[in-house]
Amino acid sequence: MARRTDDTGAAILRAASDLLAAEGPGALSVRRIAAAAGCSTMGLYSRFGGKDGVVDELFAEGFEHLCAAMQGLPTSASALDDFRACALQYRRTALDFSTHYMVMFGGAVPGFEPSPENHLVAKESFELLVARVQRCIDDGDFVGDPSRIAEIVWGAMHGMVMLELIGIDPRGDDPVTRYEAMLDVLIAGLRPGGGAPTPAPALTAEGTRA
Amino acid sequence: MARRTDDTGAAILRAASDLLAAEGPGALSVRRIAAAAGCSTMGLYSRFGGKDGVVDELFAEGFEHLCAAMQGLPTSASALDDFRACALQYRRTALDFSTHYMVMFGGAVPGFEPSPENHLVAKESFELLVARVQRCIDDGDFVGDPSRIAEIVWGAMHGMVMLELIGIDPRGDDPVTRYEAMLDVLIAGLRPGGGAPTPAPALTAEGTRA
DNA sequence: TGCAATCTACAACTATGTTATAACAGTGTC
DNA sequence: GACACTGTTATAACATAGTTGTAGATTGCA
Repeated sequence: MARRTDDTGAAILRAASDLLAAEGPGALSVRRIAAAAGCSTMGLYSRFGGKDGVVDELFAEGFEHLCAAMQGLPTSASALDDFRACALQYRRTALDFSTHYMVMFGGAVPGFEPSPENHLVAKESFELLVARVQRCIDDGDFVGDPSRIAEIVWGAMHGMVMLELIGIDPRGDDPVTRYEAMLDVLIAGLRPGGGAPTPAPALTAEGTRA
Repeated sequence: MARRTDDTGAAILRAASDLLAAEGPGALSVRRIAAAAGCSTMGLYSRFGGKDGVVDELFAEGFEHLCAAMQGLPTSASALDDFRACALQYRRTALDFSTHYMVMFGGAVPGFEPSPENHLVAKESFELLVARVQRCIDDGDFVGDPSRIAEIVWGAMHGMVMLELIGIDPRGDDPVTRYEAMLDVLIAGLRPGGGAPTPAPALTAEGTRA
């Protein structure tokens, strides 16, 4: 999380993270962060170049939470069980750090664009998902290209989490049930037998299904 | 789109919509909207109560675009083809009105919360999707509860569109291919034969081995 | 016409991100 | 030790944001 910075820099990041978690993205103002960190606003500019620099660190912090949560899961004998647990953990973590998540994906900070460096951090967490998918393919649970499948799963998980965070719930029932139902559909659709050969033309063209 | 308002009110909404489409949510300031509409900032407050009131109208406008696009599709003999076309049209419209879409779902306007009235507008467009799903169920393409399936499909579509709008693309290939691959997986997973029994989250790892 | 309500424009208020400006602390060189 | 250089700090200022007063103009109605 904390890149190489001094104590004040660490205090700024901690203050920003606390503010974000406690009061949401709206509380993330340069003055409030500086006041909470016990320094002047300039301390923020000299170290992080401005508000976006701090937000960029929070962006990375959020992905590190996501990675840690998914990596912290135990590995069982069933790749599919582990995949399911991973997907559920994704939702759990996104909700536990919902304010971070909204900064990462929800555009909660108006002009913010993640730095290329932290774009790589995001890709890292994606690779964790790819690895879980690969295990399912190896075990014969899924068929298709792992990164393509991971993309689809990620998109579906993300969409479901976003709908939940925004508060869109046409049926008004348990979000966990809804989320697990989605996982059921995905898993069923990715199965070798009844599943689609993912996109037949595209994937075979790339030679992904060996 | 325009609720019952006078000419100035209509000019304000048009100016706001144009600003949003042309320069994004960042350009949506009370002063700029008022200037573009040729009135004072107070004209905005007296009619819409503030910036959020105008944004609320843009929110509804976006959903009306979405509804119109999905309703404008022809009905063919195949419910599944129509469902697919509807899903593709969802993506197409979200991208065509990407700035509106980011206001609707992306939290592009910091403090904005849609009014309860416009929450219903959102639900209306959801019902369109439910109807398409219902046809697929009637034709035997899908099995499960229509609104639950529609929720899942909506979440997946939304997530995929958001990833595309944000610019997340780990594989770096064609977004349409990716989107269609996701549809393939969903459709396969919803099929009566290999699909999951959506309403009950009963399907676990035991039954998935093909 | 007279009255009350509403709308309008202008300015002011608070808060935002950012940028000068000037004082201070450290670092190396002569 | 004196000097220039570099970076940090705090204060203040700037531009812009949403919103709110205030007083004049307009409108609707009796």
